[in-house]
Amino acid sequence: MGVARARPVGLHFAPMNREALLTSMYQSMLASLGESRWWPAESPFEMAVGAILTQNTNWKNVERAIDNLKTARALTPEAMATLPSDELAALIQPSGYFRVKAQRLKGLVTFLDQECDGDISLLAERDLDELRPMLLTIKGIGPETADSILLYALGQPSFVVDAYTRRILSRHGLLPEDTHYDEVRDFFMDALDPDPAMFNEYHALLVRVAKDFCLKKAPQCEACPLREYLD
DNA sequence: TGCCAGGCCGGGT
DNA sequence: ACCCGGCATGGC
Repeated sequence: MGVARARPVGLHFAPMNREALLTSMYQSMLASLGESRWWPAESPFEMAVGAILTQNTNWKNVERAIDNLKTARALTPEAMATLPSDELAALIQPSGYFRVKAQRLKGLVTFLDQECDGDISLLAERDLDELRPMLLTIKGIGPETADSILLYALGQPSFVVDAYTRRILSRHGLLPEDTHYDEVRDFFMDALDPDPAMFNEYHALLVRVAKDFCLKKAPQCEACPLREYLD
């Protein structure tokens, strides 16, 4: 399958299975970068809102939008359900795509109202394999947003894949650049224990590595925690 | 000054 | 199945 198309990793790591390799990469990143304080939010609902607002958008802009929502006391399912769409859009304006994102937030709170009486934390009781398809039926919630909500808001062991993850894996010859979302997700989830805290930290570390080492004008590969894992 | 950022949808081929 | 335009702001 897609995973089988992965080129073998460099000779140095040829004897390692995927679990050993991914675990080793994780330990290397953690050892040199330390734990991340990733995606701080005051509530699971705020996390879910942030997951939608950050779609293709700089987190800095999202923080402004979240601040606006807090100031307007609109960062609750009830308030957000009541607020007219254009007023909601005005509050989240700094996050970009504000009209579509206002609709997406409306879709989220409608879903929460139907499924758990507006209490998103109740969803954590349900099974991941049941929950994920449900979230994906919400218009504006695709695979990455769904996994972000599952992992960060609900503490479910759903590995989050983003552009950085895909870039790093392909750069290191582990998967082709154009690998589909679910295949990349399976690449991690088939190999690693379903540990939400570890999935959380793993994703955070990959993003930090991408930003701090790979995406520099002059990429700092010599200092990169993953330098040993290059082909 | 353009190009990009922790995507997703809808329509066309 | 793949490709593309649209959605929009603030930072560098």
